[in-house]
Amino acid sequence: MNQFSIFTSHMDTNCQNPERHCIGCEFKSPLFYFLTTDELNLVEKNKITVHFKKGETIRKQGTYMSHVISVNSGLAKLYLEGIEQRNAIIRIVKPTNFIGGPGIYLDQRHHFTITALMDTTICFIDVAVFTDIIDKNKIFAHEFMKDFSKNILSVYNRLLILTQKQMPGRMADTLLYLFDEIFESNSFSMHLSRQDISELSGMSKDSAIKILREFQHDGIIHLTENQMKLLDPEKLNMISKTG
Amino acid sequence: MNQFSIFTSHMDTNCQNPERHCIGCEFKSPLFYFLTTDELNLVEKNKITVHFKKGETIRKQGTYMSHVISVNSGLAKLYLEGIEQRNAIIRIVKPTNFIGGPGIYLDQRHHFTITALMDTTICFIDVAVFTDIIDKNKIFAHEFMKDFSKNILSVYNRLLILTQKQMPGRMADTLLYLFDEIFESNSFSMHLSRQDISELSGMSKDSAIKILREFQHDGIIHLTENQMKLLDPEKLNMISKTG
DNA sequence: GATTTAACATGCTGTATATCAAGTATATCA
DNA sequence: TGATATACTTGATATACAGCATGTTAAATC
Repeated sequence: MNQFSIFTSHMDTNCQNPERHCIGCEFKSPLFYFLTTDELNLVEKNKITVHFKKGETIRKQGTYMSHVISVNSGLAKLYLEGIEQRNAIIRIVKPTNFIGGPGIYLDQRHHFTITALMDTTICFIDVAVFTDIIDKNKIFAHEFMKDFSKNILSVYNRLLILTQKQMPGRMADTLLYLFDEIFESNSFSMHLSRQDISELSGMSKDSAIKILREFQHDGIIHLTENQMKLLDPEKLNMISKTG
Repeated sequence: MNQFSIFTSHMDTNCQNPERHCIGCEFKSPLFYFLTTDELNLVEKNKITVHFKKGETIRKQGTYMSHVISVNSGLAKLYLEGIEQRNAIIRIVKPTNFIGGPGIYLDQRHHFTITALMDTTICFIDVAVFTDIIDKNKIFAHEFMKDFSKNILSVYNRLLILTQKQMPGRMADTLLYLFDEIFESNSFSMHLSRQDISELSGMSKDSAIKILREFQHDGIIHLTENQMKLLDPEKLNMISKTG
């Protein structure tokens, strides 16, 4: 059973039960396991569950942030809208990840756009209820801060990679991120287009295609219609290190 | 009276009084005005004030984070240590800015290096005392989160600029940052080397020098031994916009 | 089944940018 | 005082990368 089937099974189960109880829900972010029963019930009363089709926009940068997000099933990309339609994907979000963002405490705005890479189910939790619980539940607040901080670290890391490595190194890092952190497998179904991969790697689509082809020629990966397979992790790690 | 003299007057006054009371201290970060008198006294008992000379390392990336930081006077740079000694400056820190970082809640490590760009006085506040106060003072916690979130937004912004603009645009943004946000003046003394400016702009030192010279030839800035003066803000804004 | 559309692929060309080499000025130090 | 280091400057060269043109393939639409 590959990662793809895990993702879809999440989706299917949840779709049959869009208004399931938060207590006992196995698709909620790990963050919510730190809530008390009362708090979880409060969340349940102030949440809505929505199903998105592949390609749909979940939240648009600049819009009002009324809710925080928990990804129940599917897969989403989170990106900064840059200059002249050029986007920078800063995170691929898989179940059962939480999405907050700097807008929660700053200006109640979304500072990135989130779109579905495949059919995806999302729980929206009222942001006022959410921050209220943070104010009252110290342990939950700390866990929230940890999650927040992890995302910042990954942006630091991304900034360094994008500005200091050249294309092969950046592509290697992107692929290692996908194989190791997102799909946790040496093979995954291509829900990401070449354009997506280029926006993760900070290069043009054309360049991304060329580098991927080079990696294939060098026996590092194998690309089929809708799958990417990692053949030589050692070599990929080496390219990531050498630049 | 230019910005430089403001900076030094902060330093001088404070140096005569390194162990001044936090209450009434005009050099503390605005964050601390949200503390109660008791809390401020607690901070005072658990803080130390240290003077750094120009060029000295205040905190080194990777070391244990025992304290959070408030910059009383002077000027510091905050940078990520990248590949092969290449640094990425992500923030210039002026009085009376606060420095926390993702390490507070994650792993109690510094994820960037901070060094003094001129003689600088720093208050170090025990991180356990600091987080303890956050747990208890909701308003303070919210203000801390705001400060934290602002810094994240500026890293988002920096990531976009560094990956999507070319050199003149990146340099324009760096200079606008220095003139508008840091020195808040159209002229400042050069505590930053060309190397520093290049690390802010994500380019080589040689390239930074060339672009600065071009800006001078085009009448945008005027460079003397130890001063940079903004002559044509309109043109600089235009370059920032056009890329 | 023909037509359109979207994603993928690839060689060519121009340019943005790093790197190197060589030089000047300024400060530091024996 | 001369010697050495440090920051800055400049032009020449090499290359990484984007952008274009053009083509291919596969899916979608009529």
